Amino acid sequence: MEKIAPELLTVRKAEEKRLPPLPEAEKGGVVTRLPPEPSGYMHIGHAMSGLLNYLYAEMYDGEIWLRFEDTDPRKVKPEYYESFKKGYRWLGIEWDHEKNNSDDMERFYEYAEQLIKMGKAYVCTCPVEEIRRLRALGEECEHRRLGIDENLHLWGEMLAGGFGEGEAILRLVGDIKHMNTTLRDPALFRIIEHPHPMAGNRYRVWPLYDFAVSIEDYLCGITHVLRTSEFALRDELQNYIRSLLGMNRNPIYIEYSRFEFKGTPVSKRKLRAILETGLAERWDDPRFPTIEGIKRRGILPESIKEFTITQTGFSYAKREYDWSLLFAINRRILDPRARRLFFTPDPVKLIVHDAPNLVIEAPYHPDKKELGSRKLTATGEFYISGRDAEEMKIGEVIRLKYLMNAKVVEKSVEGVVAKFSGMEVQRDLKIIQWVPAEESIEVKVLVPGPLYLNGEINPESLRTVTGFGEVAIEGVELGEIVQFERFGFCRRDSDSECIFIKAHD
RNA sequence: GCUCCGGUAGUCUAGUCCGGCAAGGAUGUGAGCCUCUCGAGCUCACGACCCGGGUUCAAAUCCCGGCCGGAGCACCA
Repeated sequence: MEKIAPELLTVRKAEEKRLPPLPEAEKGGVVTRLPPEPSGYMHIGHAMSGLLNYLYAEMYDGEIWLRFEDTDPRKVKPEYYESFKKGYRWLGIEWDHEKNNSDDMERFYEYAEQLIKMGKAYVCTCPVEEIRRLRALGEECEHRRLGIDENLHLWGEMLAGGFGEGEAILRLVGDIKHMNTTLRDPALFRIIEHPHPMAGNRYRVWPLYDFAVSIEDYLCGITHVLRTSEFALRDELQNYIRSLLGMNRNPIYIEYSRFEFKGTPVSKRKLRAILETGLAERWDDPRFPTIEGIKRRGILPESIKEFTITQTGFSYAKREYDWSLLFAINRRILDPRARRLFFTPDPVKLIVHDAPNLVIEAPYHPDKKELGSRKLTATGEFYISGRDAEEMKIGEVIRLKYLMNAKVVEKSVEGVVAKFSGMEVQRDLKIIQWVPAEESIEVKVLVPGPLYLNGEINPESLRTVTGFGEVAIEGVELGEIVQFERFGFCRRDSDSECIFIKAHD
């Protein structure tokens, strides 16, 4: 088959699942957006959602915006803006336009004034608790009846600094008894006295999410919004705000439940809890779902993309992906690219008597010759993995890969002693990896596991495996992913030392 | 508590709107082939429509009830 019609084999893969068509979408008429809040590091959930928006824009020859939802000056930080930009770029997402919601403050103020003049917004000076209580009850407060002129005046006061933080907000005249509680006169603007990383100290009255988003989605001409379902209830509010402002075009909303992975919470709170216990030190820890974390671990952006396309759906049901689903894709993509190297974890000495001194040339990949080869010298003293040593039986003949056969004659705490037993490759011999004793280097591999097990923090989420490796390992570049044979795919994580992180088997 | 929304193999997903498949795919697990890796590839096998009623010749699909799960109920996004 491979020889007669190799194209058939590849065709089958190309037929894999594709993204379903977008409702009401036309070629060239689709505009989507990446709407990160720069209040934390980008993680895999953002990546998958971003990919969906990007892939659809691409599928329909449309456009995509990168728009930072940065209207809470107290939460946003410059490093987080960067985290998202870097993350999107890493994924291969190219955006056509970029802006920050905080760029449009003057415009937000204009629309606010417009609403006030229409009698559709009012300044409320009730204490927060009172507002909450009344909203829950579905009852209006006295401020709702203020006249337009009075509201205009109070709004001016808000902008001018006549009110302190928490003393006044601008509210929408919604429907105080609406079943969808987001419509019960939601706050549109609040006062925050805190410098903004992008806008500095210029503003103290900041719009809230729904107001900013409704306007920005219109201004950007967004046609389709793909987002997680916690926003589902806001569609109605956002459409309503636009209708009041004469913006008669709403995006199509497609919502789905969060993308979660087993044992790996995405929430800042839970991740920070792990950092606080000291179990992890940085946000780019390879056990973390942050983009920097999974990148360090050796997950390729192509894998995340393929995973998003093939394993995902627009389901509202709670889901928890098993990491093995992603790993399988990553492994398949890595397999033809990764160099094979010998690494012997928990090493044990192996002495082979009567072994000839040899220099052999071993290919870096069984099929891909273009990946080259390296030379290994053998004298008769080796290190092999502790596990292989343990499994050996006296009298058994084993094959040192690419080298020779050896018959086990003795096992002790010192190691294994064997006798040279021929050069030919024989079927049915156990093949093991080895490292020349005189030419071995120390290798350390960090093996990430689940952060949480059965809802509890897993104290052993990161194991360290040490052993000896062949000298060629020193030549592995920082960031390169190789396969330590019969151990797994590992990414070099340190330039100066041979420290690796295991991605998966 | 209130309001929405969901439940297809261990996991993810297609099918549900417009009833009629042996309920498809992926991953996982087991077996075999291939291979100088326990990787990749190939073959086979295992495994699911939450429960109970109803409508119908026929229900994963439509209706009702229950159970379980998720989201929202901010001067966060």
